[in-house]
Formats: sequence, structure tokens, C-alpha cells
Amino acid sequence: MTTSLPLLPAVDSAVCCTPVTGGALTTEEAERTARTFKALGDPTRVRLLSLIAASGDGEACICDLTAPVGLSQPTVSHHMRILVEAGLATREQRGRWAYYRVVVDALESASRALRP
Amino acid sequence: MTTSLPLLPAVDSAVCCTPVTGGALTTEEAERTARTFKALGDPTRVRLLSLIAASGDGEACICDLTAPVGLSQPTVSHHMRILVEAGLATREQRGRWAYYRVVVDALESASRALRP
DNA sequence: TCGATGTATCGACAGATGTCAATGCGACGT
DNA sequence: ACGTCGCATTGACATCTGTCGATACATCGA
Repeated sequence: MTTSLPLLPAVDSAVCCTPVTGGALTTEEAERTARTFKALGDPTRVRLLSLIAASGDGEACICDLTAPVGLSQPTVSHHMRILVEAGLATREQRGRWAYYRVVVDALESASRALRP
Repeated sequence: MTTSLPLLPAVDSAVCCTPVTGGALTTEEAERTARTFKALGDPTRVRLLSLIAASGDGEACICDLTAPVGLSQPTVSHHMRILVEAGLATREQRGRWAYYRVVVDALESASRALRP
């Protein structure tokens, strides 16, 4: 189990992202959509996702990420938490390490929201 | 005084958004990508885009938008400015009115950045 | 059991962000 | 010329956000 904190339900990425150009969105739909894109609205987080995706087996631990982005370990941990809560990444604890993976389906889903 | 600032070249949306999962992004690429998604990271702005896109002729003036989003005119103007600067909308002054349109290509481009 | 190691959390701080009322600026119509 | 109307800008404010150092927590190896 990933422990972390199951409190925030990690945003149901299945419901995420009604097409923006497919008719006026409700407040709720807009909020859900914005929540996803907000997580993608920081250069460090975009970079983290691309680094994880580009890594050999599609996963990476915090220790693999701090050097490339040039930020402190707590900061990287913070960003990864945001990505997980947005449903864009998953976290799996294996021994001492926490392995993060990109949730491709969530990216797909977000991508579809911007298509006509 | 800063005169407005048409300075910002409204972000070259042509260059925007190298695929996130297509190899590790450089700092610059990540910044460009994040700049676009940051603009999409606010529920009001998402709603504004969808309202404009859903309007009859694909365009809307500020006066058409304030009521649906329930915010003040300056605030809506502020959000539209951010969308224009991000390259996600265009602004055209016609007489007293400012007509805004969604830049579908920019949405397409951003959408592609999230595809595998 | 103990020390080392990888992460998460906490506390703090500067800077960014969303919002509004007030005001400024042009473009009309009379 | 003058008043009106639509929009942008300004100034102010509370809140959110990204960042770090210090610290707590958990797991492993000896």
C-alpha cells in the first residue's frame, strides 16, 4: 500500500476534464479541469514528469530527481506530492525508496480536454 | 509607467509544448509548456474559454462574460489578458467592444504535448 | 540494537496570484 | 462639445505557492 495519505482521493482522473470547447462548462467541470492543469502549470513539475517518463523503466525515486532539477529534496518531494494528488503520477514505496510513475491515462484524459 | 505592455510577444504558440513524455525536457521547454498550462490552471479561465467557444459566432466581449462567471469586469479583463498573453485567445477591438476568440491551434498544440 | 539512508513533514519566508473599487481612456451618439 | 458606454489599468488586499533548513519517520545493514 502506498500509505502517503489516502485523505485526498487523488482526484478522480476518470471524470477529469470535460472538453473545453465542447459547450459551456459548469463551475464544477471547470474546477476539475483547472486542478489538473494547475499541477502542470509549474516548470519543475513538467520537468519531473518528463524525467520520470524518460527514465529507463518508467519510474524514478526522489533521489534520482533532485540532481536533474537542481532543487532540494523536500521541494522535489513536495512537487511529486502535488502530481500524485492531481492523479498525474503514482507513488509506490519499495523498501526505503519511493518510486514514482507517470499516469499516462491521466495525461491522455487531460489531452482530450483540449481537443475540439 | 509600464504603458500596458504589449511587450510580451504573446508567447509563440508555434514553439509551444514539446511532448512531455517524449524524452527529458530542457528547462526552457518545460518553462514554455508550464506557461501554457498555468494559464489553464484557473477555473475561471477554463470557464471563460469554454464560454467563448460555446458562443454563437465563436467570439465574445467582456460584457458577455462577466455575468456567467459572476466576477467583476476588471477581474474578467485581467483573466482574458492572461489568456491572450498565453496565446490561448486573441483580442480584437471593434468600436467600443473588445472581442475575444479562442485560439484552437494553441489548444491543439497544448493537447499534443500530453500525448505519448 | 544502532547508525546510516531515503522520504516526508514542519515552520518560515518571499513572491506570485485572484479579487475588487476607483479611476483612466477611447469610441460612439446626440 | 459633451455625456455615455465598454474596457483597461491602478492600487490595495488576503491568500496561495515555491522554496529551503531543520527535523521526524521508517527501513535497511552491520
